[in-house]
Amino acid sequence: MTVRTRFAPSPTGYLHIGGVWSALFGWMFARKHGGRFILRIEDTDTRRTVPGALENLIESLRWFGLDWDEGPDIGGPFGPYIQTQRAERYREWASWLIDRGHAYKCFATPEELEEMRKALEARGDRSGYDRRYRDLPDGEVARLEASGRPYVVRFKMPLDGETAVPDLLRGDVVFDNKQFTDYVILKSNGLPTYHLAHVVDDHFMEISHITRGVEWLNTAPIHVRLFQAFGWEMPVFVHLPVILNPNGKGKLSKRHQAFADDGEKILVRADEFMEAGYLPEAVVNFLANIGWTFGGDREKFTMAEALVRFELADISPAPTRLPYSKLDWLDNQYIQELSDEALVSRLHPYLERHGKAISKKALLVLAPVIKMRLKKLSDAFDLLAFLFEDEPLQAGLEQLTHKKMDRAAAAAALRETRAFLEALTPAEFTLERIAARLTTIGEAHTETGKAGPFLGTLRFIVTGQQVSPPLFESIVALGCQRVVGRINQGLAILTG
RNA sequence: GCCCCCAUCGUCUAGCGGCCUAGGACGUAGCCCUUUCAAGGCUAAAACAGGGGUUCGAGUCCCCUUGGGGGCACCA
Repeated sequence: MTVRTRFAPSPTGYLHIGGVWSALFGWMFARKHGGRFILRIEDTDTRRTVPGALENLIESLRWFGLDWDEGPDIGGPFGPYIQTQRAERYREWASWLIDRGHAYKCFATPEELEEMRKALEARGDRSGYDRRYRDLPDGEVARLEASGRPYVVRFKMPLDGETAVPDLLRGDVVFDNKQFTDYVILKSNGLPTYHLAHVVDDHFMEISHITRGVEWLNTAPIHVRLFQAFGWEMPVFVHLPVILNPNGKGKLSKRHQAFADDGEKILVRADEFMEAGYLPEAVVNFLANIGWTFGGDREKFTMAEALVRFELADISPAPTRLPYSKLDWLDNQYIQELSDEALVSRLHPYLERHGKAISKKALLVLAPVIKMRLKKLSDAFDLLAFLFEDEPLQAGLEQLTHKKMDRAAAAAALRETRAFLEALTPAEFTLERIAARLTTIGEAHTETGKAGPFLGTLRFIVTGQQVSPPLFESIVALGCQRVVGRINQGLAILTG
């Protein structure tokens, strides 16, 4: 059997990280088996369609490296891949069901439905529909239709018995048919509901495995019955667990902005992960560890390695949360593995996009010493703040002196440093030379003969930051002129 | 309210009847290294929700309870 999986989002807003997660598993399964991964847009609720959502979706999926073989942008043998463009097919198949007695036209008005709902609910029945149009005589149907009264098409669910939903992760999930009513499959505006649309599409697009959220498990009996009524072979159902909010309360949602213990925003939208400067391969690795394990106690792996071991059947059905702190750790691991050049080629455009232009040369000097300090690219905003602008030095004496190095000693060491730097030719302005000399100067001006206190002071003067990358690399990246300028400011405070 | 799903450290998880004095990872704490902060190394605390069965033997199988989640639209 050819494996064909699909990701079928609604273009109702930004892509959710949970969507990426479920798309990932479908994608991995298709790629593992040399199958096809299809992108289909389920836009049958036209009121909820948001302009630009499709573009956001495509951009996000691409960023994560989840490519598709058939889709709205590239077409394919079973297109179109946008449901509103397939409207005629759904109508035809709805008629087909009516002709064979599997479905019927329901002329209930909104007011009628409202009354029905109330009457039913008074009896503790929340199904909302009493099937009153199910067995209307043909003549009556024709009369109502001729009068121009709008109608929906409802699918006849069995009145009794059970319906079993074969779920790959849970086995047969059995439902009592009494709890169902006859659901709308074609709306009065002529567009299908999800139930009809996805069954028709998954059949004709020859989908072999349906991966979707558990929120569909309860309505899956309708889909099972629909497949049976059509006489079509059922794809394998894989209902993926929900991703919970970090506190474990409810589905992960962008409506309720949450914050982690460290005060960082909880990211929910796919594009927020891009913006935050995570590496896509790290995020994908992170997501693959949710509900699925590589095995052998390994958490970090390449996608190629994962595909060898991946099986949909191994996914855990238990609801889960995203361990965000683990993402930070993983992303840092990936960043550390990058070569200096590779880091620069990612960091430079990222910073530039955020209005922080620094030369690639300066970044390359810093690359080896900032790698282990970046959990994500955006951490560079704070870490490298001293490079972006020349703010006047804000410091008091207490920050520029040390119990082992008083004001006079600090000033003396600073003057010596300035003299040393100013005498250097550009060719001599090297990391090794600067490191050696500044250490010597530091050692000569403290009581204990250790360079530490002086280097601490120098760090603050040069970077204006309490926390910064290692001093010598920072000096080289900054350049002689800017460093001397800052030393002068430091001296002014010490002597003024 | 009814129906469905789920249940191992704080979190993500390994475990598919004996290999478990329950393993790994993140996080947390301590120590080492160290010019800040990291990274790195070492160590520590930390879990089978509860109760019944089945079995020679249960984290692993069954049932109940509890807890959490999901669903009950002319939304997907």
